[in-house]
Amino acid sequence: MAAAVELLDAQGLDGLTMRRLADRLGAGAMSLYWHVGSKGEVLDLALDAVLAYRGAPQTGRARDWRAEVVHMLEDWRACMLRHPWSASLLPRRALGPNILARLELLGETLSRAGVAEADLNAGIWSLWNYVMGATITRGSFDLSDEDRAAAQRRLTELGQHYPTIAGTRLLLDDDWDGAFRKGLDFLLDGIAPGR
Amino acid sequence: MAAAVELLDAQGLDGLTMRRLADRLGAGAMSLYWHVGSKGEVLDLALDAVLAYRGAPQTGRARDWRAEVVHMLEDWRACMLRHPWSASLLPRRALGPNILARLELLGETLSRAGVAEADLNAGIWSLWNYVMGATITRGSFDLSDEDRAAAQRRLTELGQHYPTIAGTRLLLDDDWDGAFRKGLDFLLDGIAPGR
DNA sequence: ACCTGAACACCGTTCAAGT
DNA sequence: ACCTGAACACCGTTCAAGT
Repeated sequence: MAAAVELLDAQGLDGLTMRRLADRLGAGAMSLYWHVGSKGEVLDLALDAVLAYRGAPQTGRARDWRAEVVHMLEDWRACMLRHPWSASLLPRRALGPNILARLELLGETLSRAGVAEADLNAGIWSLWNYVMGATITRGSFDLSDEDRAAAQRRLTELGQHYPTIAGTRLLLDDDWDGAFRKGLDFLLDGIAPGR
Repeated sequence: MAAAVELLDAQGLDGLTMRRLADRLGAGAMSLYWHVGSKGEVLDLALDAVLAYRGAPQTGRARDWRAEVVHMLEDWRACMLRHPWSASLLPRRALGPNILARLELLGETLSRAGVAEADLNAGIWSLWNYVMGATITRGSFDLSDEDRAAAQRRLTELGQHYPTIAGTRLLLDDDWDGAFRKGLDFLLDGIAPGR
């Protein structure tokens, strides 16, 4: 079930209609509504199915907490970018077991790293927020070369109104992976200073 | 125009249909398509209209850079929470002048604070990502008391699978404003350490 | 118990036709 | 130049009816 759903979603979020999904499953027109209450439920199932985490690769030596967190969050982001519809879906849907497992791992690792009990929830949520924001933004900002050209045009024409971001070429920066890692390091530095 | 749009949106994102908007404007059925190319354009206009920034209040003494950034970002978040549809819209739409002005202020202030040129874009984007993620999450997680009750039930039943986040009561934490500020401080600590 | 097709109440958008 | 209404090609969901 969830497998077929995922296949369909691979061609876009708005591309998933109940009729089309039924077709894809070979089943008749509206038989889906026997197994599932609404379209939202289908989305919840598909979302959690995509976010299973196999864990960090086991090396001989013990991994430090930071590598553990970075690995899991980069994998989280990669999972969502592999299924672009998932990023815009995650913040507004039910939290399935795979998502909760990731949050648990995050909390457990931060706790082990010595983050104070009182800072734990704030730490978890700030990482969640960062990953969600980064992934949603990434998923929707690299649409076409046309957009890139438009941004370029805009930047030059905007030079006097927005000198700083024109100077840093903010809208042209396309090292998304590097920027994600860099910002993640900023945040981790703040959450567990000096570790 | 944008004013009337905003009024309509106050009753939900899916509540804005072209037909309903036309009605609200007194205008006839489909006259909108003369002034605007598509529904997407309406959304772009409404979004930027909502995000005008009046700037930090002028006090006698100079504000430090950190207060400036925090004020602008808290205001940004507040603007989006005041118009709940905007949070889910911002990451995927065109950047209007008001949005660019906020990014410019962000870059200018961070630069003034001594953030290295090479870190500037990463700093701006990481703050953007954090604010977007936090606001989208906030806007979609406080739906009803029923949800809260469900989360509670879930938590207790989940205690053994997810001990850490069950222990910190992650899903019950409702000090959204405090958590936002705390995570923002983490991030700013990392971006401009020791300042 | 499980599936089906027609039907309902909507959408965004187009387009010939009006003033 | 600006507006209009009917029409097109869709949606999610319901529901009586089938096996």
